[in-house]
Amino acid sequence: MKWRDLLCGEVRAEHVGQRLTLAGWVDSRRDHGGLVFIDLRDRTGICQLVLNPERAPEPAEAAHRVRNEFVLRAEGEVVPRAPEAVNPNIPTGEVEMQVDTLEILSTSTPLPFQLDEDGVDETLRLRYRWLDLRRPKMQRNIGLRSRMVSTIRRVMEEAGFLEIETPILFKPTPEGARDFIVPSRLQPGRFFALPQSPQILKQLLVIAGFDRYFQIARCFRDEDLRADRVQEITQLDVEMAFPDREFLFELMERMAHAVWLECLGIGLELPFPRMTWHEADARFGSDKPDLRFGLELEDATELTRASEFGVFANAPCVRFIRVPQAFSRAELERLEEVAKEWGAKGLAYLVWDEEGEVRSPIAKFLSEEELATFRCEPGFTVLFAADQPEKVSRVLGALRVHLGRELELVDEQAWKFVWITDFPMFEWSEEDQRWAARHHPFTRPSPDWEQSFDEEPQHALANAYDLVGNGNELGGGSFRIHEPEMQARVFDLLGIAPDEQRTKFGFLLDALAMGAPPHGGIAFGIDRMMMVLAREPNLRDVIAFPKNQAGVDPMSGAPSEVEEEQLRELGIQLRVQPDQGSRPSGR
RNA sequence: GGGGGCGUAGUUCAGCUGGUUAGAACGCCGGCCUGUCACGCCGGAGGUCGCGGGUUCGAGUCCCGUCGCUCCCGCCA
Repeated sequence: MKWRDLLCGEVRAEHVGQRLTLAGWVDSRRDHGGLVFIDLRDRTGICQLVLNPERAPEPAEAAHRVRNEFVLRAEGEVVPRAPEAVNPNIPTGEVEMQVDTLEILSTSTPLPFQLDEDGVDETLRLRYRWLDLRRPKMQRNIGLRSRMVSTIRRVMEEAGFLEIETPILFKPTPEGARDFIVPSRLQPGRFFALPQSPQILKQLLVIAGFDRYFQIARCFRDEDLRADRVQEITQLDVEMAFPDREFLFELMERMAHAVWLECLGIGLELPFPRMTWHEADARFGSDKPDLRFGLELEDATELTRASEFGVFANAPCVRFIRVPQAFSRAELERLEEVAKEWGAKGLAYLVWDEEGEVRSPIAKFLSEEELATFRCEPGFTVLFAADQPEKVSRVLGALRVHLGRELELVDEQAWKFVWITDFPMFEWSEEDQRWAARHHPFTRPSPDWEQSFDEEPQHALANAYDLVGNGNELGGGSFRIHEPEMQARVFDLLGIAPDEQRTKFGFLLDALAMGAPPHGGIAFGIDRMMMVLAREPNLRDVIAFPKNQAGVDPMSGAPSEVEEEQLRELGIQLRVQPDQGSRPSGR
């Protein structure tokens, strides 16, 4: 028996006159007592079934019992609709099926939420994810994701890259995010970690002679979640021997181009522009600038060095943005809250009102020269940040993004990609009182810094790069260190003692000492890229079975408690009893 | 670890300064309906107002605590 001849959304005028079988879910039923209309749905769309008691009494009778989300198989004749009955809103709207045989393959209880409703509580959606995924938006997102991944594979394979799997059970890494830990039964008291990325393994593969490697890799980080951050991500992982930055950039641009073309039918403009990290920081206060709108930062540090306004004069860095809106007091107070959230002590401002007059508590401290510099057309506000340079960037960068959204300055139709290059190699960790690798400790200094990077770590630049799309970091990579001596110098600078270098990274250092070619690569967050491509503000809407913000899966209840016997086998004693009853059981 | 927001019917929400029996829409159940496509019309069921405590003659509403979800900061090489 054939379940179906055609998918519901594919029925067209060309099928008129044919006897076909369709199968799918009941999207809706309109019961007129005599005639019954059923919208039958599958992942391709909807087709209207007509059940006429004069044509087929039994199926028409059965149709009265049909409810939403029943699974049906219907056999009948595709017929044209009368002109006045055509539905122009759906692709199948010119035709319908006159049903002769109707089979109810499966029934459904009433649903916990309606599939056509927006704004349903996310916990409910996740708990009944199989229903949520039936919604057209989710069908589209998951379908797009499949096309994205297959397109990526095609481009990488055409470029001569080999897809190689690396272990999910690997070694805990001391640097970076918290690891997910997996106990080993065969080696009691020892633990695997789930990989945060296959970073070291992909370097070893290239050292092993697989000079062009890629993988669609699962990566895990046991950190707190956000709308754009989950613990379990999928990334396109790329590494190559004898790396050429132009080749790598061009390849990744070709990949992005192919993905956008395949998924959205949109041809991205190539090549993507490039910007150094310093330029991005100066103009946008961010290392992932959103280029879909202006509102660029301006510098007033020199100008205000001798300002009468003490906050400006004493600050090591003063920068500002000109916002095309004359804000009210209340609005400015809200903006100050935003600024404080990002670490500002306050928010100095100058409002140029509609008459061109200045309105500001600080105006009386400012010189003619200062006021002339900050002067805007009527209806603008100048917002200042005065502090350490890093903090000024943070605050103004965040305000810029906030205002871009709030004032609807963002061109929502645009796709703005940009490469960010020449990242600082290290950053000072106040918490640990030591230098930390900004990218990762295997990152190569840029050519000018290969000799001197550890003499001036605060200024050293890395041969590292990110690809940013619409203000989101989509991918990042670097050229790696292939000389054991240089790798040891970096470890030294990061405060990793020689014996620790051996125990943690001995195998890498050994490999670097046995014919390691120059190599480098990049990694792309598939989930992030999907989020940008599908214009979803939430990562969970591009993942089939995501966990919630607490790292819990409301559907299965994972993570769950385990039998004591299981723990005993692993040689683990539970010291903290999980609280009883306060956790959702998932059912 | 910290801050903001939310929690009322199956769902999405309304419920003012505390005051009779907590409402609407959709969904669900029953009835009618042969051209609907958000079908229509008539009728009905459905509530521990997250949970606990307090104030009060009286709490969905005020106070304290707590739990859950969400957004953000920290964290995320």
